[in-house]
Amino acid sequence: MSQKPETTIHDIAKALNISASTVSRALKDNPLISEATRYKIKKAAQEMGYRPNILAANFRTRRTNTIGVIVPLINRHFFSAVISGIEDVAYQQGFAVTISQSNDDFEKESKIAQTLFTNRVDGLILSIGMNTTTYEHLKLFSERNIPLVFFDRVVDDIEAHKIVVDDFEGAYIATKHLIDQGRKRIAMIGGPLNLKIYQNRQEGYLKALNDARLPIDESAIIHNSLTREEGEKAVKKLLRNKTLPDAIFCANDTTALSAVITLRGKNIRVPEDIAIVGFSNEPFSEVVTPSITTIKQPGFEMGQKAAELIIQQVLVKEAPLTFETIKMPTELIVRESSGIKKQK
Amino acid sequence: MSQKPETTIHDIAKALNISASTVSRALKDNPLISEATRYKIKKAAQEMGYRPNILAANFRTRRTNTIGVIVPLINRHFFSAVISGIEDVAYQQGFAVTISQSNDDFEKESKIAQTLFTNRVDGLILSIGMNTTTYEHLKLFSERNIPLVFFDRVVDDIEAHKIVVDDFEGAYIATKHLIDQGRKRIAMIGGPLNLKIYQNRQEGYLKALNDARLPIDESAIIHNSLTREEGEKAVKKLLRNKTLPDAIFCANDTTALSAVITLRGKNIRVPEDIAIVGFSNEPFSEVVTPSITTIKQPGFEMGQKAAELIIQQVLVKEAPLTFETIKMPTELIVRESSGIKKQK
DNA sequence: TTGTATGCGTTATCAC
DNA sequence: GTGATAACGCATACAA
Repeated sequence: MSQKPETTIHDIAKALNISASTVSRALKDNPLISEATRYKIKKAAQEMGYRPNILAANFRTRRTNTIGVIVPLINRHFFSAVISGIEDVAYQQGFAVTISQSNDDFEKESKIAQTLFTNRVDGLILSIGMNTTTYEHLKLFSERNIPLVFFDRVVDDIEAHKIVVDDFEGAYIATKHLIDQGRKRIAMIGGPLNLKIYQNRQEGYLKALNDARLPIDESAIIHNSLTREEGEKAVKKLLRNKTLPDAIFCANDTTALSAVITLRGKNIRVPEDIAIVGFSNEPFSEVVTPSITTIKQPGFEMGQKAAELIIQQVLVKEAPLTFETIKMPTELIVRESSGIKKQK
Repeated sequence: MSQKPETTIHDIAKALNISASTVSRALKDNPLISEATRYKIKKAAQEMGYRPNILAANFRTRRTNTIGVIVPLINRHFFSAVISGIEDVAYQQGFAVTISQSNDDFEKESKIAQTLFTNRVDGLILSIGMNTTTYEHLKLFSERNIPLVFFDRVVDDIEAHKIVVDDFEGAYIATKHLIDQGRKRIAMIGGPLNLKIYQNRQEGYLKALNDARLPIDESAIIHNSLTREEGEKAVKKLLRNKTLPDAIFCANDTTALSAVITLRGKNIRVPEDIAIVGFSNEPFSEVVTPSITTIKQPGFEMGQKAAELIIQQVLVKEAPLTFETIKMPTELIVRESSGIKKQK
């Protein structure tokens, strides 16, 4: 197979009897170049099938016009919504996006960060893994002044823009909703407390109980990694407590689903016996029976915002004076799993 | 912020009083270099905090060690499983992966292809969009001998390795399963016939009916883009037919879900009145009530295979003599939605 | 407004 | 085994 050789700016320059730098400038719409020359050059470029060698340009400018994204799992509706938001903005601004998933595995997250760094992404947007407690792998970026934007699962100790939902408020309204439905013994299945979001969700939960002067039962608060299996275990554990809960606030929809299924398997009625509320509005929560009441997070908008912030930093090339933490609003989606309590 | 300057191979060379080329070779484990020199160089590189400038290397070698992936939607379990499989293999082989989603929008798919091409991915793995009927945007790649691997939604007219599931067989066993359950009037909700996979699924369906000597009712076969909304419309249309179906074979799980929900809303019992079978084994099909019988596709393995094939081509740098189409096996997952028909 | 000259960091070719 | 040198294609400082 014979590769036709690529046309370069030099070829165009030669063909038009001008200098390569003029060609370079014209193609980049540098205002110094006269309208006439620019037109002539662009026309020739078109005709000669010129395609810029982005590798050369990247090398020269030390930039890649690429944004790296690390998420725990692309397969969560929330995360893929965020990714769509990021892509939406990035593509419009001429940036490519490289997405990787950590699978909540610290080793993999670390390796991905290395790879993205080595591949010279211009900026990194990430939501850290469940088990991530050290941040050495992100030092690389700050050392080289490569902008970082966190979303959802953010890191307190690192200065950067952060996009979160108001987890505290979300958990508060979720719990309050259960209280308003007449629930008194509201258990909680929470995530690991090394992640701020799960701290905040727990605090929202506790605050709602306090505000309603409901007692807090430590044995009814369980922390785990919020998988289907862990959720099931947690529910079974709650059922072994001397006093049964009449509601469970789950820090994500996955465990809320576990709860619904596990309880169904034990012939405990949802919501009549135990009400369930989840968090994130994953698509399955709408279609499972009973459908799950949950907290909606504006993933797409969060992704857009994250992309805007990172691109802004990439273009300015300077660390911003102050870093913002943007809190996006949450919304309670009431469905079947949190109906009124059965009167005995 | 002061950037400490990057160490280059020249710095190492100077420090050790040897030539840059030797350094380059040693770091690349070129066997020409003596063990002693190699060791010395690697040690120095380590100490001096050397990080290869991959941009320079890419430029020089005209390669990026990056594989592009285009999927319609990352948010489908099947596609994200494929992506995970691709990442699994690619990372092990030292390739980065750039993922983009076309949203089944031809314009976007085309633009993404351009971008990936411009960014010089070494190979492209893709599943084309629902509405993609021309392939000009892929010509770029073949012209430059950039390897292409298709999966799932493949293109017949382009020579390339292709990874598919046995859609014909999957549809056949799905339909046969319905027949075995006593169903006689089996409708079908299919995808656009410009995509081979939907042709094959339809043929599998038709063959199963034929083999069972069941009549084929053209009015009970509907084609659309397989979204939730389209699925709902299709079901409603089927219900307006003079003879009602007693089962529906859906070409994906999304429309199977539509069917379950729409029928539930009309108080038509699934599976007692109408049985449903889907395709793909999306996670929600397990948790919806009734749970949906479906065809499982080995997404992760397909991704692995696709990555292997593309990397192989990238490394060999030559178009293979023959292109294979690999058919992965499907599996019927029987759940509630296809139970035995209610005896009248 | 355009041209000249130079260098980015690496790899490849050739010589020793 | 190792070194000298050129070249990849582009962008930019400086000159004109």
